[in-house]
Amino acid sequence: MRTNEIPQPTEAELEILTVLWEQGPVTVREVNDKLNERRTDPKEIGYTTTLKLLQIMFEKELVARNADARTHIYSAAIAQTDVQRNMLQRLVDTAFQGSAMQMVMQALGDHDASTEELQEIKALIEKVEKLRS
Amino acid sequence: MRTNEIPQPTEAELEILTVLWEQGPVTVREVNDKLNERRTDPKEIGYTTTLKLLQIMFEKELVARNADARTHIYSAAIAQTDVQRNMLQRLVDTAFQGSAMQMVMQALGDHDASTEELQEIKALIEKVEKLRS
DNA sequence: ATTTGTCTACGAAATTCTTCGTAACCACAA
DNA sequence: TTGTGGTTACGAAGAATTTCGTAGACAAAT
Repeated sequence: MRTNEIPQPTEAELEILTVLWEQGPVTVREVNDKLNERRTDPKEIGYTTTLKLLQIMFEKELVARNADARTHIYSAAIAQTDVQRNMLQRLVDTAFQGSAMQMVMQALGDHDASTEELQEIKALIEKVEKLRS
Repeated sequence: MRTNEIPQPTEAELEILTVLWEQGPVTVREVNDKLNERRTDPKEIGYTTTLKLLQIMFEKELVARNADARTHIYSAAIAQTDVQRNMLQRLVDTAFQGSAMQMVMQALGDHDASTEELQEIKALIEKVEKLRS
């Protein structure tokens, strides 16, 4: 498993990773544009800011890049689910005293789930139960 | 609802809040001791570090304190569930693109739930479903 | 009265994360 | 050749967070 070998992405890094997961391999320019598109804050993120972050993330091996052409192409080097797993674990540990189920209950209580989603969850639970008996 | 009126506790602040939630009203010394007990890191947190953090948190109204005696007594000023709700929301927004259910699915998949917990969740789901029909 | 230990307050250093300015480079068009 | 525009690299400023040293206060013991 060893999900803890993934360096914990910072806030800004996570935003960039999200763009990469959505868009696939892209240029710095494209990342920067997407970042500014989605942002509610009127203040724009400068191009070199995004560039610098990508360079740092490359160092940390959070992203990979193709530097054949003059304009480099970046892509995520870690899977979205791995990061999600990590962050979830972290939240459970820090805020829920290790009780993932308490967190699940809270999430189910706070957020509206569609009927289909509830079905899906029920199906998952039943699958686990069947596996057990 | 207005959970967003709660200032987002930082990492260190959250650790302190956790102690306060567990222990109830305590002195700085007690908070500092608990903090160092649970910590895996051999490096100890200095007493004045904890003190300073509590003072900052008092400013932000994350904690309350009784300063009648020379030795102040601190307690949490925000409910654990409120902070949990906030952090969960934040995680869902940043790491799960707003899909709380995707997060629930991931949590159920990654973590072992006891049979009783699964029952509880199923019961909750069925309650919601019933409410709907 | 003096010492000793513990407490609060607070400034500031240290650390981590984010942002940007500047230089150097290259391709392409005028 | 000489811009013009877009690119990377990189140092360093800025901001947020964490850590600690030091000073001053107080109480209890000697």
